[in-house]
Amino acid sequence: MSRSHHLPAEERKAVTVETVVQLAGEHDPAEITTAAIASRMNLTQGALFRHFPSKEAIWTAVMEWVTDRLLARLESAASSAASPVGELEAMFSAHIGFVAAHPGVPRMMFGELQRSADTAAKRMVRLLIDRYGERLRDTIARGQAIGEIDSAVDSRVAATLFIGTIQGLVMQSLLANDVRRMEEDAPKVFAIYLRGLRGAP
Amino acid sequence: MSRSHHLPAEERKAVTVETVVQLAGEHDPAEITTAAIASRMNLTQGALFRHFPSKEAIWTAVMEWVTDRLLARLESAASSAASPVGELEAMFSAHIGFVAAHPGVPRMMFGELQRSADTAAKRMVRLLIDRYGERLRDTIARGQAIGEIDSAVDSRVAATLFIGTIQGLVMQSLLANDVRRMEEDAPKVFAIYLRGLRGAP
DNA sequence: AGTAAGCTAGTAACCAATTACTTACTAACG
DNA sequence: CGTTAGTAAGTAATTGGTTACTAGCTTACT
Repeated sequence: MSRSHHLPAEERKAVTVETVVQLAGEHDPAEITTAAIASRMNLTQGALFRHFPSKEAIWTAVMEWVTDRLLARLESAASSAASPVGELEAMFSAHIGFVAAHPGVPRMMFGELQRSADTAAKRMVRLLIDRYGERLRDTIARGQAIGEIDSAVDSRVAATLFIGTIQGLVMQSLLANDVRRMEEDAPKVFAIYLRGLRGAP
Repeated sequence: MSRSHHLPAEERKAVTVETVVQLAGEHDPAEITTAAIASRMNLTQGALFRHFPSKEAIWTAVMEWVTDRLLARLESAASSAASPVGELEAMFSAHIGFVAAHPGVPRMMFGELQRSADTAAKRMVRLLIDRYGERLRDTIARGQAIGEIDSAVDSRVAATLFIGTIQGLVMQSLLANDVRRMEEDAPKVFAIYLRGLRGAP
């Protein structure tokens, strides 16, 4: 098997995306150069441009990969839950698991959102979070309809808090460079969040 | 008054820091060049290096500014509160207000934490968050002692969630480019958080 | 043989930092 | 009280290093 040399275009693209995701888990995404990507793939820097017209196109492909994978994983987790609150818990856990498996993902998303230029990659991140938030609002509203969640809660705000809660955990793991603690803390954090939604019994 | 030209060293340093904070509110901190800083100050690029030995030193000074201002503001807010829960609410509101007044601050902090190099600026951000977390844990513990907060809650996790909650709001405002909505949502978000801490009556 | 993929060796743009020179302020002295 | 020497601050131009991207040639697969 000639793993490294002379891959067909589609495979080379896929390997490139996975390499970038991997590198983003180790370094600041802003510091990931095309040379670094190529080097990790045992390839020369120029060869990358056979498959992508620009570096920007690489980032776009990576964000597409992230969007597809994350949303699929969330949907899959939600579908095997029995109730709205169960859905929230499943999505929370799935999201944390995804981030733990790919620590570069939040770094890339944070980094991309900082950019002032309105790149395709940035628009993709925006769309992802929009869709995510809408999905959460829907679940929360269903929870309110059946009385699992206090109907006085603003579902948009509750969705914001859901995502923010995860971002806080991620940020702490980034600070401490300790993914395991994030996974340990996640259930406790979710428990507090959920109690905030339920309201007084 | 010769506002622009020939300022004494200390004033020039202060102006530089404020300029960077301002620029960070408009662009990705990673894209802020020494030329851009100087240009905004009506100064040539090289002149900056009369006052700072390196660009890194500029970032260190900026982070020092942020640390001092933010912690002072939090402490001041907390001191005028009547109870632990009141302290939390005051700190939450003060933090949101600070970020709304200086939108560049969270961008810089996110950006600095991404860096792989162990810079002085990064260490300063780490220290700030550590001190902040400790301060929160202390307040939460006092709240538990007097029964304002459920004693089953893990104070470290609750402190993480407090900071994460703010980060989530900030991230959303960064996404939507809408600081006002963040300030409107903040009290609602805090209400959910607080209910999560109180426990069943 | 022909094409898809990769390599070598560039180039232009950009950026932090430095150097040599100039201008503005300050204080000491005649 | 004004001249002047010394210093602090700023300018213009340049340097070394890095980066995304490209052109022309070579290698591997069908």
